[in-house]
Amino acid sequence: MPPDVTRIRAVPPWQPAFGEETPFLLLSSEEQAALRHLGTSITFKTARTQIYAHNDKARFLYLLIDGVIEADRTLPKGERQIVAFYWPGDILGLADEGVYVNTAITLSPCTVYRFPADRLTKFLVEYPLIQHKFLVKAIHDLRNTQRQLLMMGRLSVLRRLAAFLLDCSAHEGYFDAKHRVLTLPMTRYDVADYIGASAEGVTRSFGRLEAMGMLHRLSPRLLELKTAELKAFADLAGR
Amino acid sequence: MPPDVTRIRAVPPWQPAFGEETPFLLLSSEEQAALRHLGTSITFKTARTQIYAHNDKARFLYLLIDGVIEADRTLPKGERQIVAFYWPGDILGLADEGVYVNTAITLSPCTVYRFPADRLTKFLVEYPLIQHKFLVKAIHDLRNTQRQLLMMGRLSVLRRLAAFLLDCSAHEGYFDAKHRVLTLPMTRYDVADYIGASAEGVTRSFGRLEAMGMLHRLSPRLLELKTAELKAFADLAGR
DNA sequence: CGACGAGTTGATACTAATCAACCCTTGTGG
DNA sequence: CCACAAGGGTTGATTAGTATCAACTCGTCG
Repeated sequence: MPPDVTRIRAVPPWQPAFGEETPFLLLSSEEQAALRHLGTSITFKTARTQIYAHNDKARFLYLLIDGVIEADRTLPKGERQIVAFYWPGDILGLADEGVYVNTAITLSPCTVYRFPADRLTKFLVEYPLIQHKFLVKAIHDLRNTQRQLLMMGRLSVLRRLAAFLLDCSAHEGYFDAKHRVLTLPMTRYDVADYIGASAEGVTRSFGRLEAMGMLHRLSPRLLELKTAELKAFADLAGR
Repeated sequence: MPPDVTRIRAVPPWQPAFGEETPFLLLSSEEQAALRHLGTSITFKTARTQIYAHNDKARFLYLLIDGVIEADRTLPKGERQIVAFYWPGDILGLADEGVYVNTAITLSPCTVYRFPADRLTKFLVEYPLIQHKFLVKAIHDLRNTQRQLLMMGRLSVLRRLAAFLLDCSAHEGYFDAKHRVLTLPMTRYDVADYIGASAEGVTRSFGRLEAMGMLHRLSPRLLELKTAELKAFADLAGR
């Protein structure tokens, strides 16, 4: 994992697969310099640290360099929905009229780069190529959130979990492709609040997937995945 | 409704409510001229016309000027999920590596402006202020899709429907604020596929909301809303 | 060693999908 | 002009998927 501002996790909407293989937008050294000048690096040493809260004044936009972060919204009646997990290369700090719409909490030690929101518009207009990467990233996230919506609306808990595990396995550093072993950085409760289920339901679904031979639980957070079978089962179609 | 490229429906993420009241980004006359030069106006005369399909080559990005459009994805097993309804001022044509990820279909006669995707990146980089409006729009849509996700994950069908009706009532031209009458441009099936329910479930929920005195059905598509009560019931919290 | 949070398992209840039948409106062709 | 078809909409009976509640285990850390 590069310990600096070098890449943004996104695949572009236009231009059909331009030879590149990584799902990352790479920043030129000039762009990196400009961003380093605008922002500063921050480290959160422990898991379960709050980075910002729903309704806080949105002072910063964050680029996650290393670690995993969760963003959730909680209803008055207490139910929590995790609307996104952020992995290295992701951007977080979604706001509405100067106020964060979610609460963000680390799930592991994290290092981030943060940029002052009040200087962001001017900066992006001055660096149209960087702004374009931010636009591509926003579109990427929009696409993924729509996909998540599709899963929530039309898939059973079992299939949602299968699809979720596959999503996690896309992040190198958490999935050992050689041995097919996924290290989950989040709890059952987190998974449940993300896929719209109860923690008990998630446990039961793990059990059923294991019984179906699609994975093997080495420990609650260590899973050996049969990716091909899971893919066929989750069946998120077309792509 | 202005019959031209004058505004984009979005509220910005940063700058705390800068005096403006409309939920639209207004385009300067230079910006309008540039966009008119890049794109062309198209009219779809009938409802249920397909604009593009999932997996088609993404040749265009669309700005909806007038009418309502639905974007959906369908799983191999046949279940359809509508991931967005588009209203005047919205942008559609979400793609992934040059391929549309959804299928878009008109729900009424529509006029759109369409821009060639292959010239878009160059254009946006040349007009950073327009690009910034596109970025703000993408962030706006991301926020709304996350909100939809929250509803799907944590609300009952009844509350999802209440929240949906309130969303619809935000679009002047479809909601007569004076008499509190909403004109739904979509069928029960469309509503169901959007809020993640069955058509029968939607009908029943309409019945229950009416029994609770939160609305009155003048006809299946004409609803007199008690907005305050609906808001209190749906209870999307915080803000 | 004890405590606490994460994880698991079982019993029960409930939300909402499914299946089936039917009504109502609209548009079309004989 | 009327009959009929077709699609949207509604209603009822049944069933399936999951949440909820409760109890209990496991593992880790002070």
